[in-house]
Amino acid sequence: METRYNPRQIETEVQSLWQQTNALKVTEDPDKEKFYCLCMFPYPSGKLHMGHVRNYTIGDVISRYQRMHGKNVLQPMGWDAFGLPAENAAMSNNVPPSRWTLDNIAYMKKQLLALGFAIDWDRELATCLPDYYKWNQWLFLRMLEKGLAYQTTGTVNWDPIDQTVLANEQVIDGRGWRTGAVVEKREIPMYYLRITAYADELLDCLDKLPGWPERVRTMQANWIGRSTGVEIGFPVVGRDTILKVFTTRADTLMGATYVAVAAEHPLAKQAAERQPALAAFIEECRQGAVMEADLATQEKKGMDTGLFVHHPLTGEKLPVWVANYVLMAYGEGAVMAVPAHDQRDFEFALRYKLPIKTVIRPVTGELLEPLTEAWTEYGITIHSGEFNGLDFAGAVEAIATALAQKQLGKKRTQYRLRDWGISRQRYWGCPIPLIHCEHCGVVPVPDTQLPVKLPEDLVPDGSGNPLAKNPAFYQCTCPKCGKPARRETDTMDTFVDSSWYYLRFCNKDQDAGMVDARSKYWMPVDQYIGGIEHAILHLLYSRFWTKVMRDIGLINIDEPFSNLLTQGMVLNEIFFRKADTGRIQYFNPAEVEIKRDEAGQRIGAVLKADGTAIESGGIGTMSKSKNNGVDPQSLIDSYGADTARLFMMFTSPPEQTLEWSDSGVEGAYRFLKRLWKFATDTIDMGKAPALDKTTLTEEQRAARRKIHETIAKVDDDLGRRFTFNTAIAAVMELINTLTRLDGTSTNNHAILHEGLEITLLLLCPIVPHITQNLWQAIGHEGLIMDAHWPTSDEEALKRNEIELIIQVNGKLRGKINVAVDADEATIKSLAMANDNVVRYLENNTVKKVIVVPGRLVNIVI
RNA sequence: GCCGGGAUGGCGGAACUGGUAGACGCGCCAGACUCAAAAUCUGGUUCAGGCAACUGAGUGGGGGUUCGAUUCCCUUUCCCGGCACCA
Repeated sequence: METRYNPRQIETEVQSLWQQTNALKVTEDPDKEKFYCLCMFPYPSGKLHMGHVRNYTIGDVISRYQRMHGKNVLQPMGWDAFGLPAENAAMSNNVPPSRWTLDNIAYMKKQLLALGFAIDWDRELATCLPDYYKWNQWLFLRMLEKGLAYQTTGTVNWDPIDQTVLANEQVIDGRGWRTGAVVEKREIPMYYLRITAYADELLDCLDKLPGWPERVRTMQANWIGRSTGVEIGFPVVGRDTILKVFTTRADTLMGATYVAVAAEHPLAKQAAERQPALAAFIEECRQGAVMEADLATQEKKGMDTGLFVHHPLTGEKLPVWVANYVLMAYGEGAVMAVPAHDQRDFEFALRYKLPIKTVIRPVTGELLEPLTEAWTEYGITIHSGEFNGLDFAGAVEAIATALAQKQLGKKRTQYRLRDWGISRQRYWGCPIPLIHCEHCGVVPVPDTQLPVKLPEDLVPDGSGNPLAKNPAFYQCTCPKCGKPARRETDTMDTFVDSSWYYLRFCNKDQDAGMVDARSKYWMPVDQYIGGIEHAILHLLYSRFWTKVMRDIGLINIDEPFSNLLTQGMVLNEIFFRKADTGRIQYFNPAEVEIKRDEAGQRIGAVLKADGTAIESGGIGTMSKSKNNGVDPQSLIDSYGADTARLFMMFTSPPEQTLEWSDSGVEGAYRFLKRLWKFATDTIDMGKAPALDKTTLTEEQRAARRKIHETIAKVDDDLGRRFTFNTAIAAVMELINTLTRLDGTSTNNHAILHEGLEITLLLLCPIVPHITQNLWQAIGHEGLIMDAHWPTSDEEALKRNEIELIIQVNGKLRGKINVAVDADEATIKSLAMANDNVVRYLENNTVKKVIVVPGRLVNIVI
């Protein structure tokens, strides 16, 4: 038997064995229980990063575990291949995005193969290929027919110098990333998908997803943000219009002292026509990006429009202000302001000296006036005339009724969720299949002309969409009237591509339809695994898209993902340098050297190449844009795939964030070497004898108990808890126990052999190469992945004695061994007789004794 | 700003249902092997006091519930993810 562990040779051999035996090919088998295990597919950014390795190792462990439990397991892989980075790479390298993307795919596929994932590569797909994105276009047209897709205007970031739309990521501190120009908001026509039509179902179905983490369901529920409240009309003074607002706090209506509208609100625009100062303020509000985080943290500013509205119940005149904290996208783009009971209104009122009127008091006690901050809790109405003395629900009901009588209000449900804008003024995406005809208007491309193919040889230059400058693409004829027309040059959001790829894996070779009967066999996905950063958008869009496909009759499921595992991010330090132009250049941690003082305290960081100082931007998710990824290739090259896999699984549990550090890899490698030595030592002892259960020593019984406890522990950790780190720790403990047995007796030899065989089976999902190799070495034919998962022997698990903890007043004071079936009285008297315990009981009376069976005795004095 | 999550030895983490805090690993210390080093093996390793038995403190900070709290409740600080055009 080879004495040295040689991962490179073993891994190559085992991988070619899988290939020769076609072990990873999966077909639909109605007689077998299916298990669809899916990891979020990667964006082909260039090479794998640690997040990918973590994600796909988790998926592979689960897939192989389920396969060993007899399931027909599908684990596919594909490429989320459209997107912005390809355009950026194209600009800097002068290579078309398609070339760059396909090269990256080829390289990353090699890396995935080297890691030994049990993927059925026959099902590989890439979203940038026409046979995939054709069906984006096809379904978009179906949604258009059903009124689920529509056109309206949307607000985008506009770079006034490059004359181009910017992604949020391309806006840095309110300025364009390439030009440094202050970004403006601009309204442009866009296509939307009516996800709000499914808001109730998307919310209600969250309760039917017990296999999803609670936190993800909570985040989605809050994102959808269903609230019930009252829509209130404020008649505009001197005009025949009503200003509508929505509020969840109608109980505070009598405390409204002004009304605030968003800068984009029609009333603000009208008022600005005769007031240059107001027009200038509205223009100022147009400066800056559209991101909500920016809007919500900016300084609260406003200006009086000079207009007034009547309070709908009292008729009192209230001023109308334009305020930058009111979002046009939520509700009506206008709010009634109640400074006493809303913190933002309170701050705004203080700043602009607007009145503050308290109309709610706590159920018990009084508010101390003047207020130093808004009191936002529910309470009892005061200073509210006929509505005084009501609780929250009573006040809302009474006020809503009063408003309804005047036809100035009604109860209504409001969602925070907005429709999904899918238009992108970008080249590297799926073309929206529409044609603009002077005579016929917007005309859908007929199904027979799909796909609308994206030209693959363009190189963007940063100033607008290259498709819009490419006559070969946009010149076309109208399908209705046959006259010359212009093709839509916007492409689709890449979230469209990723909203249904899991369906296409089931039947990717089907060219007559988007899906076929095979998706009925595989769907829904039994286990979906991906980064927590996708908890809202991608997962919500996929759920929506699934429901649309169901309603079109393509599939018969309500939800795409039965169980969800959200892995934490892999984080690493970010290093950067800011150029004089304000442009930020990021450096990979591998290029950086940390400087320390004599005590080992960190004092700074320099670039290895030239020794110049470099700034740290803290730690953040490993990303292409921050250039802080660690290349897993070096890990694979020096230690092999099994070490890389073991290390990733052992370092931290999957749902937690993982801060990268190079230490620990050696430990994983050392463990595999110990496993190798344990196996070769056991094999060298020769053929294993049969175990004689009648003559076992206490030590041998303990060793066998450890073996069979470990089976149960690892089964639970891999299959239910997904705590791969504790599963590995349990196997390490087992090997520690077994290697302390010396093999000279027949029974010890038998136990070592049994322990080795079970160790290999338990570790097989995590380190499939070394376990396959050793499986054959101990005399088995064929694939360990097709061997059945071991079951623990009840007989071996039995114990005669257990250890109990003795506490005095909750503090540990001793330990006793008792028979498993000892009664409470026996346990109590043994506990009280314990030497150390007796010292504490002297001169004290025992108040009570708590016995927790199987665990402890607590004596209270 | 809003929504969600997190914080445990020198480090990564364990403690699953309120019941022994620190499993397992890294690092470090000591020893064995070696001419020496690497590798490997053995032992030790939360902090403070003590020769030891043992005692005290201890799970970001403050408070509470409980016989008993890393775990539940309130509050606070810091860190991470998301915020609709990064994917």
